[in-house]
Amino acid sequence: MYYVEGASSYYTEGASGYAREERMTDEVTPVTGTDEAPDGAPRLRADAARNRAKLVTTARDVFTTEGGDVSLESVAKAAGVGIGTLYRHFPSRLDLLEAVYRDEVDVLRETAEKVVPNHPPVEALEIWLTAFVDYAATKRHIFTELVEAVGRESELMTHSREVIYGKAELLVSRAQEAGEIRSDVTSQDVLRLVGGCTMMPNFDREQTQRILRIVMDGLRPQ
Amino acid sequence: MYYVEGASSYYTEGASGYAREERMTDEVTPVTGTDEAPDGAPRLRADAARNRAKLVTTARDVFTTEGGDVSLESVAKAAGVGIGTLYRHFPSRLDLLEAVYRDEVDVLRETAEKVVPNHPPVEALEIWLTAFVDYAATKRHIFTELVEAVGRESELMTHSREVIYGKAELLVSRAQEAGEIRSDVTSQDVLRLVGGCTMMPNFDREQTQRILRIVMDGLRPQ
Amino acid sequence: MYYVEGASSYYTEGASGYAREERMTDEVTPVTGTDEAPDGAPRLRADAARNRAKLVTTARDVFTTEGGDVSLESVAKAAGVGIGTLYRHFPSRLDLLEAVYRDEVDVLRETAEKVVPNHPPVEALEIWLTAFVDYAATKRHIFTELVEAVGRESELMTHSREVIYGKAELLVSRAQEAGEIRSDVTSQDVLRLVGGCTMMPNFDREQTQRILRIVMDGLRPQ
Amino acid sequence: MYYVEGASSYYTEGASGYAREERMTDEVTPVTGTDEAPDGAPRLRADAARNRAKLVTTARDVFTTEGGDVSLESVAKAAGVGIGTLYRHFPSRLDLLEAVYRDEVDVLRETAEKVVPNHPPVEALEIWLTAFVDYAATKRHIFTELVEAVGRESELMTHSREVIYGKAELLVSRAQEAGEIRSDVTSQDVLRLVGGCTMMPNFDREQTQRILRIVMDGLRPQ
DNA sequence: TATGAATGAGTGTTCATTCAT
DNA sequence: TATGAATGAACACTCATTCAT
Repeated sequence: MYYVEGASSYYTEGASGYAREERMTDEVTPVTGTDEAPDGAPRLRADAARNRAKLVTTARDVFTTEGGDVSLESVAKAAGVGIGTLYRHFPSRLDLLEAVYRDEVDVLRETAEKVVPNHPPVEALEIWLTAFVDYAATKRHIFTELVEAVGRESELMTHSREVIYGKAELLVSRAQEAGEIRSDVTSQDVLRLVGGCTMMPNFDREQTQRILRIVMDGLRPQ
Repeated sequence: MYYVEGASSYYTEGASGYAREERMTDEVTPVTGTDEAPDGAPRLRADAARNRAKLVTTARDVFTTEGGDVSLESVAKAAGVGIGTLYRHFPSRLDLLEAVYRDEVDVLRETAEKVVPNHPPVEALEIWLTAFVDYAATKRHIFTELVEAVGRESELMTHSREVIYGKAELLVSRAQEAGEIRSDVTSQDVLRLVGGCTMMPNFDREQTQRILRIVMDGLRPQ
Repeated sequence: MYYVEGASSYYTEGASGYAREERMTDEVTPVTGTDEAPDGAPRLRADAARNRAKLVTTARDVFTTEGGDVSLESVAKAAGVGIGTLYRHFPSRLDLLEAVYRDEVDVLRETAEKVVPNHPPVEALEIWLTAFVDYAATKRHIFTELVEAVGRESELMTHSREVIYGKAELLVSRAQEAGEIRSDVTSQDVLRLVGGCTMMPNFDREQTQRILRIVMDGLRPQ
Repeated sequence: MYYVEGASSYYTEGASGYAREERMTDEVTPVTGTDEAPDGAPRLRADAARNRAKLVTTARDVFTTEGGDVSLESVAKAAGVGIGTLYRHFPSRLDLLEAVYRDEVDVLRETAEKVVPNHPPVEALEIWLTAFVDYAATKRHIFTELVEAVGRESELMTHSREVIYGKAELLVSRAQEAGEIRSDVTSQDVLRLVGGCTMMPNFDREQTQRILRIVMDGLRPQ
């Protein structure tokens, strides 16, 4: 993972990865002794929760490496479970895509929440954009299918836009208020610009770094 | 289509579109009276050539609007021919994808050849990048499938890279030599940056314009 | 429930329903203090017995309303138990179907035993046929699957035929001996005639009544 | 096939069977040289038409003998074609069921049209009812699925009811007007009565004959 | 040559059944 | 013992590709 000089090595791929697993498992296995998760859904058994988490991360990996049109059978096999298990957790292909996507968005939200209080504006933005590049890469393969299925105005999409645009706006305007990036640019422009890089197949980390540098330079007040 | 101040309205969408059709038909119906095309392939009958051309342009349109996973049956129907005719011209799905892609690359090559002698470096680059945005948008849906099938080192990919990188390098280095854009940037960085924008679903022309502006600003010597 | 003029309102739907539940519970919870039921099978705990009974009646209801192709998962859920519990009592789908069917047959047997000593021949027949209509309606959805699985000559089918044909024969021949219905008719003809009506989807009680009337008229000596 | 004394042996199973094949083929291959069937649908190629017809009759047979829950793969195999061919002609399971059902209804309509001008009322009714028994037997397995899918008020169901009820009404009222069957009976009662017989599994021809006799006797003025 | 019918491997999904908790 | 998670065979359906017309 790319990170700027001065950025804490805290934000490494490994760390993010770990955080993600962590979060997912937490989500489904509260530490309390109640029989219900906080949102009222029945609590999953430990092994079921593990399977669910494994499926989401495996699906993300497979979608990212093999493309969005892999068979669910492959995903199940890669996760080491039967196809029936996949379907128990995700009753349709769409449900799996949605879970993967929602997970990615959550990671972005958390990254923003960690980075804002701990870094100066431009640095924070750059770190977050680096994360955005990574997670947008995952999204590339599943987004179209997802949008076509659930619709642009679904709760999923509305929520995700809200989170991502919200965090981007927060980070960009913070940098703009500090006078460190030009003001004739919207946070969405920045997202598009950066996100776009990841959409081209086969980008390598070094190139991304160089590109992000160009973008940050282009963003500075002229 | 986007064009910079002072740029000739020559480079309009309509003009590009026309050029594409024109070129394609030419390609398959040489003006000579022989029974063979210059490369030794048997010459196509006029209607067959028309069918072939129709199929390629239809496929491009369908892939662009419906996504890369449409059935060939749909493509054939949209082109007004039977599936058998499609297969006569393109013995496999891949052959059609390849033809569409090759066509797109050709258009880019021609645009570069027209723009270099007629415009100052940065302007020429900006025009060509605008064209690149348009044509990359088409490519988005078929590229992954294509690469996965033919491999990154196939003749198709090698040739296309050669053409596109070549033209990009030509245009970028020309601008760099004129001292008008920074020198710590490669032409491929530029391509990735610009191309990426079009990969995000739902980009509108105005946003693209704004983004291209940021890119051009980012490219100027700091 | 349909009943002829003069027939005691004794034989109401409610009464039958009650009898069914009653009998089932009895079957699995003998009054003795031994650890075994009379047939040597281990005695069920009270709650297990209740589960078993609940499953059979629920299954009957679900099969009747939703059709014979509902999933056992649905049946279990409708009965308020887990699928594992269902399988503990009925090790295969077939076992459940069989239990439901056997239960229905038992009800018919009991009805015959009540009606014979208490009504004149034709009246008794008509009452029993009315009951037969009701219970055959339940059977409609599961019979085919059952027959295909256990075979026409299985103990289940032999036993059921014996019971139903036996009771029908008893009632019909009693009426024939009384000279009140024609003698060139077998009890099985009567069953088929009456049972068939209920097999057609969407029969209403009034139409059934009219049809039963026709049948009874057709049965009288010409 | 059952037929009463005096009824022409014309109406044998073989004859009906033959008529059915005949009709279906006619339907899709008009004798004229036009490219369209009378209803505007494109004409089927001879072999395709043969396949289609084969599929419908095979499906009928398989549904009747094996039940309505056979796999379409089995049907295709029984018809000697690939599953793809089945789906070309019947894009969904439902379409096949519908075709089979529609075909059966057509046969009933034709039988009525043949029998009315050629037989005295009661005889005509009895012949038609015999046919009705045969064809209702086929329907038994597919009707529920069909109704649940297309709805009771679909064109298919409305049309079929219209045809069958219409013909039954015609035949029954003709017999009632001739004073040969009782007037307190509706044609639908008769249908239900007769149709019901076929709904019970495993009816044999002789029993049907005996039952039809009872019905006819029951129908006579008392 | 153009057409579109036929093919069958592959995919999403369901559900009876088994088994770990 | 009761539960429900896991399993995988089976089915409806799609689509790239072949081939008869």
